[in-house]
Amino acid sequence: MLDKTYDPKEIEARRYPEWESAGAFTAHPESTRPPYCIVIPPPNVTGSLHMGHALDNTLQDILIRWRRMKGDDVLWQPGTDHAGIATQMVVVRNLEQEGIGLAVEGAVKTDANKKLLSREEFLAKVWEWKAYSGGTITGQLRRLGASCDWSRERFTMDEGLSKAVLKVFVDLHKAGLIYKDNRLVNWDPKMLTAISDLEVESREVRGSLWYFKYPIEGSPDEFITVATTRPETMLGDTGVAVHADDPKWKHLIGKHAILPLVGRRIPIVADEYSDPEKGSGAVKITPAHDFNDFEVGRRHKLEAISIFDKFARLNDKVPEKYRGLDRFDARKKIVAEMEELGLLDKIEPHTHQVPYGDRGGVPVEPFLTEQWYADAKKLAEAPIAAARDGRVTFVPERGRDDFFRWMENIEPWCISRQLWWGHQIPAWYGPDKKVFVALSEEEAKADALKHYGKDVALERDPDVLDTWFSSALWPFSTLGWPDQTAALAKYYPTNVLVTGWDILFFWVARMMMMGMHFMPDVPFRTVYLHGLVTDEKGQKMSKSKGNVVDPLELIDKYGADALRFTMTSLAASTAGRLRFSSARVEGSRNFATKLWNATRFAEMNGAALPKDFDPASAKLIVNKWVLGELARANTAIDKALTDFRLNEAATALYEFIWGIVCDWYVELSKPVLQGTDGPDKDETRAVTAFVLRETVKLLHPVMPFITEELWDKLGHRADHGALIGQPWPAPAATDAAADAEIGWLVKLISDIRSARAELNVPAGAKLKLLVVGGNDVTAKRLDTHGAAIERLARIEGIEAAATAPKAALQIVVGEATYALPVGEVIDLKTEGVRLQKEIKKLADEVAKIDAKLGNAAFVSRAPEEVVEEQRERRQQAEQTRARLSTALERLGA
RNA sequence: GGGCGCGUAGCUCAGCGGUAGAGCACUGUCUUGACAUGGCAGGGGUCACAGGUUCAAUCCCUGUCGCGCCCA
Repeated sequence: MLDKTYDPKEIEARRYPEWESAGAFTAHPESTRPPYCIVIPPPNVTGSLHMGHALDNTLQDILIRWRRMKGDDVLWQPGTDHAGIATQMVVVRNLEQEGIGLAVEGAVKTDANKKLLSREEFLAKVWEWKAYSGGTITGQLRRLGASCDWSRERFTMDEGLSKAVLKVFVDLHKAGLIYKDNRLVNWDPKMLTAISDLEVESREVRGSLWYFKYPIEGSPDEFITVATTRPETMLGDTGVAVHADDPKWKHLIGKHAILPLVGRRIPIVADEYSDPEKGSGAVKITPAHDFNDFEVGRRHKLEAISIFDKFARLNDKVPEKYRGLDRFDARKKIVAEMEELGLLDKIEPHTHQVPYGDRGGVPVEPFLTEQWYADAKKLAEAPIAAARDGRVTFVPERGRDDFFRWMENIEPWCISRQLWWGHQIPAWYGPDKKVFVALSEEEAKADALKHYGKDVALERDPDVLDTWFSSALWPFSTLGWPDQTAALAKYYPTNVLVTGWDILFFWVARMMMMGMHFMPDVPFRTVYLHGLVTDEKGQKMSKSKGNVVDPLELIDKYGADALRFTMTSLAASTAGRLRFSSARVEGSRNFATKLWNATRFAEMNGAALPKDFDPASAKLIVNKWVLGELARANTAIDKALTDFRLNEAATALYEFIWGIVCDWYVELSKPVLQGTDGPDKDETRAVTAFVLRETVKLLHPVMPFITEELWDKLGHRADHGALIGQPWPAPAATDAAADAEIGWLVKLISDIRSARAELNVPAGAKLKLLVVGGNDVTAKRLDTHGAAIERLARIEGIEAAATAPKAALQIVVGEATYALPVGEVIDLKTEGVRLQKEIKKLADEVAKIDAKLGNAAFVSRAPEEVVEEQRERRQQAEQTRARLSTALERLGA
């Protein structure tokens, strides 16, 4: 006998290891079954599960479990990402606590950093940290129920994937698609590395606009006024730009200004970049520290003078007194000195966008350095074509437009990072800085020997690759590439990639680039994008806001199935954010309990499935009906999952299990199950068992734990093995006659209940049901379902009658009027009011339909079946209205 | 500034040409042998606003106003 309530904790802890050790998640590349593959978006190896993971992985697991039951050979490829910058940051922070720093160039020992680690020492610490915390997130994914093939787990820095990274780098370099270039990059002065455009987030900052006067050469009293948000960069100015048509300044074009504080002679040039309406109309040009200025400088051949070091402190290209100053200290000093010189015209408050590094959290500095780049424009061509011709599709479709917008305007991808944790770039430099890119130092040496004609010392490039470089290879590197493995042959292209909108560009786009360059096809057929989980107010969850909900706490409290069901219901929103509230998880937990108790009911009533039971042989109407409802739910769930409308699958399951099975089928079957033994009882027990068996199958992808448990408790495990490996049900036929009959029954019972409640008939009072004007069909139905009606509507005795007695509730269903004599129990005036209300409602409906049917255009232009439907509805409403009027008259008689 | 999305019941959201829905919250009532993590019944909505297309618009189109996201 099942316990009274469902206890997820104990069951989940037991079921997962059972599946895993039985090999239920294992892919079988050698099998002939069709492949179905999803690669997991690899979480950071040292991270822990957050709500985004819970959503993303629930959706993937649903698809995986569904396809597994459908008979596919599924592979859910798991693994973790080394997450270069993020992991390095965490370890650095941990070391700082111990007073340990990194021996990077320019680092000094201080009280806080008594010890400085070499690169090798630091990497050893990171691997140590990985060993310590690396199992956390995979353990948490298991708690969620994720049925990944853990025997194939990979890590972006394991041996095989590192080999793939090297090969990709070397091949792309050979093809000219990876190259070194000296151009402006986004420099993070805190992390001390270059970052890509995507890692920069612009934040709105309330700052100032400073107006500086630059003296004109040879004209001591004349000035040109420039407006800037970054006074400190003036030390690197090499020009001033004005618009060619600007009446205020155009007479100065071709002349020179003398840069204050520095004394440099800088040209005044005409450039479209200057907007006469903005600021003063004249712009100072600092080509080495601003992306726009860099372009202007290039157009006018202005020198680019880099004035910062990597910490964003002023370097020796500026007058001595400023050297070593931090950029923000320099700003204050420069503004003060300009004011002293009388060259500060004014200061205006100004709100503008400032680029921040998404990891370091400080403003990034456009910085002129040599970095490695991938030719993203070239690599984007094949992915764009694939998205255009439908080899890859997006759900929802507008993801495709976003994809195009990004891919068609893509800039070179800066792939080198000045970090220690990551894939070190396979490039070696000779004494003359000649670069040798090779798979190994030996090969590089061989190349060098060929080039120089003698052995020379080579020095390896110290930089590592952008984390997203290795994750871009994920769909094929995890399957064994560059080796031609059976798994690679079978599972590539993968079927669907499930991820959030936020990494469409970071990851999805780059997987497309690499996948299409190194493999013959797209990495995945479908990109399924979902929104971001936020708190109830729609705010992003963050530690600093203190609004983070921990999925593990929810699993502890409500169970993994409840969390999964909630996530599935949430997954519909076409909007970018999914507001999460714990109340919904509670509701999902209640849903689990409901199913648990329905099963408990079945158990208590001897529901059992005979070995050779054929549901098509069912004779009782109520059984035929529920089997039809089951088929309907089955169809709806399949359709929803096929269309990636997972929330609709959740809704269909909820409505079927709660609304159909629990609310009606269980109640309607009680008279039979609790009545005398015989074929009807046997059939109902069998159908109950059958429906529950199929239900746990249909629910399994969404709520795997409780369904596996119930499958076992229902006794199917002994004969068929675990639920996870069962074949997915195929929907049977529905029965229109049974639908109509149970529809009538449900309406009759509901109407009686409503009338009783509205008239405050005591819940315990049992009334007689008198049927007036019922036809043969109704008589037969009343006979069939009499027991159920008596039970559910609290009736005692059903009889035909010529007329209704005066003191009675009256309702109309179909052609018959039903009277429930109440004697003096109720106030007949109230009943009169109730009837009048009903009549008015129907009369309004009739009037509405009449207006439609009276419209000649409607009758002639609307489809025939729509018109017919309206006529039928009018007739029904009018008939019921007339009968209720009769009932009302009788009441007053 | 450009692009996209969203404004539906008190709250969170489904629905997206032909009878306005769910969960939670709320009201009344019931411990009837599955379940009070529950049953039964009920209240609550000019589907943001203004035009247009259509026999018919919450749904399609245009504009306005709010909110959010992405890219400059």
